[in-house]
Amino acid sequence: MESRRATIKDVAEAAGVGVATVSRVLSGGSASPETRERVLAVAAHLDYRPSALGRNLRQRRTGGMGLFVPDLTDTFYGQLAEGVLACARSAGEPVVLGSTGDDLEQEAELVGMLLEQGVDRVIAVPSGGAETWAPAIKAGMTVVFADRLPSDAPFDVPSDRDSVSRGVSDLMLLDGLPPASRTRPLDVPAVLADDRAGIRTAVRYLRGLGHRRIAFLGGPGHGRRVAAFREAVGAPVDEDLVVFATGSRDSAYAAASGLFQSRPDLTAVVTGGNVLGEAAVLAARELDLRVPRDVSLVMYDDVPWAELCSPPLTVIAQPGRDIGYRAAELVLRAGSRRPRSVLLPTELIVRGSCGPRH
Amino acid sequence: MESRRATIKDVAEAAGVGVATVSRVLSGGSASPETRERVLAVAAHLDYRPSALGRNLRQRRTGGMGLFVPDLTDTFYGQLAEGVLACARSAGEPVVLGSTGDDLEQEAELVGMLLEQGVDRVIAVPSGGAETWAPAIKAGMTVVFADRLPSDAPFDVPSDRDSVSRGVSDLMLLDGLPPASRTRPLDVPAVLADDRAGIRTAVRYLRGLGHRRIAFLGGPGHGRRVAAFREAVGAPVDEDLVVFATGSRDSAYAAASGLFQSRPDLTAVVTGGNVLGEAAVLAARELDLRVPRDVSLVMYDDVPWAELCSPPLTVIAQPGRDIGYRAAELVLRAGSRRPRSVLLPTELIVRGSCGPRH
DNA sequence: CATGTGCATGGATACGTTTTCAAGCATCTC
DNA sequence: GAGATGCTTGAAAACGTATCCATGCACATG
Repeated sequence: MESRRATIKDVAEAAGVGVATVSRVLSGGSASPETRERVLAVAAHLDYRPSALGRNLRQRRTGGMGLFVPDLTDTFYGQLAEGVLACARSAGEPVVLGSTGDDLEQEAELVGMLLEQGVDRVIAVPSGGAETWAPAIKAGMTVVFADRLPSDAPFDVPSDRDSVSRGVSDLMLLDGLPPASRTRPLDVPAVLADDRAGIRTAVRYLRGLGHRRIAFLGGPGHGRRVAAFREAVGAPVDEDLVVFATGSRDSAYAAASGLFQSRPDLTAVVTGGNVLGEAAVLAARELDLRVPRDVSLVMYDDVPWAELCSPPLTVIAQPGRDIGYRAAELVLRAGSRRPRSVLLPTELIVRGSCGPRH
Repeated sequence: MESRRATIKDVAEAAGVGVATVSRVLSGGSASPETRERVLAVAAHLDYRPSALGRNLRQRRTGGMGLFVPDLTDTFYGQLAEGVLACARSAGEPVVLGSTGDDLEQEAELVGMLLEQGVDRVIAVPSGGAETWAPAIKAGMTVVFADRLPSDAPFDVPSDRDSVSRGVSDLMLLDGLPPASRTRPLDVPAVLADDRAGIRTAVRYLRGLGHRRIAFLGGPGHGRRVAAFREAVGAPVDEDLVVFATGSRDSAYAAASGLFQSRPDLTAVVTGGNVLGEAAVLAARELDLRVPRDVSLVMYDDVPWAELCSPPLTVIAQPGRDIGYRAAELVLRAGSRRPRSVLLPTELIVRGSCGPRH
């Protein structure tokens, strides 16, 4: 019962036509109605499925796309991945997944693997910079960045409240921006959340509550967010209040705990991602800091459990699923249309983790 | 600058040898030391990377493996996926990802896609039953189930406290079990957590706190867990206390809320997964039920945010990452060794969401 | 010296598909 | 009726690799 799958040749023979005809019929080419019907019937009868291997070899490219995220344990990237998968499924394309762990070498290795596999499209939450991605692009890959830009890109992608899309259908075209914003060394389209507006809104909100010593807790890839934070709080920035962790939960906790201990005078914290938000809540609890009485907290990313905390966390929501979906759309459309970057709106969701300064 | 990638032919020419020799050198076949060195040097110089397309076509199979999970937004499946990716990376194999949404049709469709892609190995958290997986297996795929068995499998996979591995390195071989447990219609290896022991421990714990009316909140794929629950509470089971939701968060919330409202006399709840745990916390809060004063809660899955809740959630931890890693190991080793199923230990982590009955 | 053994080597083939090309045929146009 | 035009069709050539097989060579054995 171990019969190998039927090939196009089998179908051709059984239908009494040439393989070329079968190929044409199946890929929508022209054929006489009767031939078409016969081929279709035979194919169905033999349960024939064209082999992607053969096709890919012939056209020198695998369909499908790569997807690189730093960590699937981070709910936000789970949302992003779901978005990518949704779009890919509707296009019938496979997605090969890679988890970079925010590590340059792993990322480079994964790029190599895609190249080897003939996958020439990738949507990536980049960890490395030009040194990782320039080779990939030179090798002919279509790259779309999601959620972040490479670490060595300038962080000055501007956001203008009026030009940011309000719905999923509108979008802001980075291409229309002043030249300064196009100095990115890599000319790669990106799908980003409007970090600048999100951070600015959060900082203003905290300011409005009377907070003056506001800290920022960042992680890998939060360059644009920390830049926005600096801009929002205005000079001079108290550099002790801007701390960074690596991607791990341990490091995040250490950074949060260290921050609280070294600067007990801070009254509010903005975290650049949900893992850092989690760490901040944990560290605050451990140090007997009450939220929001002793310290106010705004977390980047709206995740389901933000509402479960007590108090529920005030967050800057970014549309993770949409980011993924749009990125997949871009990477699929590349070639036909010159893809353009997209900036999606963020939203400050006020729950209970912020209070007036005491 | 748009030169296409070097092929084996280019390498052969540049090295002054035949393509067969190059192929042998690169795949570890025999060759004279000097030839080998020359070929290697030329290959490195040309930045040659063997095309997986050509190789796959030749050997009529794509390397790599498929990975099907119900929902990447569920942290547990994120952990599982990370485990699979870790193993796959160390083997240098690509992973193509599919999100089934606990939907049979999507799952079947994804299987079809893998088949088409020539991916003949898949590790799946199955949604469908034999009707989905029998065809895949007959088509020659190597399947390994993770976290669950197909819905129409008998739920009697036994667990014996003594035979369950205590560490990651030990494992229980289902093959050594009495025939009754091998009536599974599909002879497919699986990597599971010891749901029965986990649920039993939780129920006993709640019993010890004085709880008598304990409810179970289940979702898709929780068949083995609910069976274990029934067994643990013993006959007669109050059927109103066993409720199910579909995979969505809305459905989970509705089920939890409905449960609390229809049976205000219940004093404890065990949820079959973290999404349901989240829903239970939310619903309880909405109904002004205090945890653990009014209702005790044990959630399946230890996720980072379980500790963030107040009170922190008492959970049944299962090693998501290990499950994924082991499953990937099994699917990679299949063929060389007849793979056997694995049962990994669970652990009741007592935090603050359970209290004595009032 | 003749024969056998072992190894390194390269030519040729096959994997399953798409696409090009020319041929066959019917219909239309002048 | 001859030529042009359009459509359908199948043979054949790639795509890049792994592997079978035959060849040639060096060396050991008789």
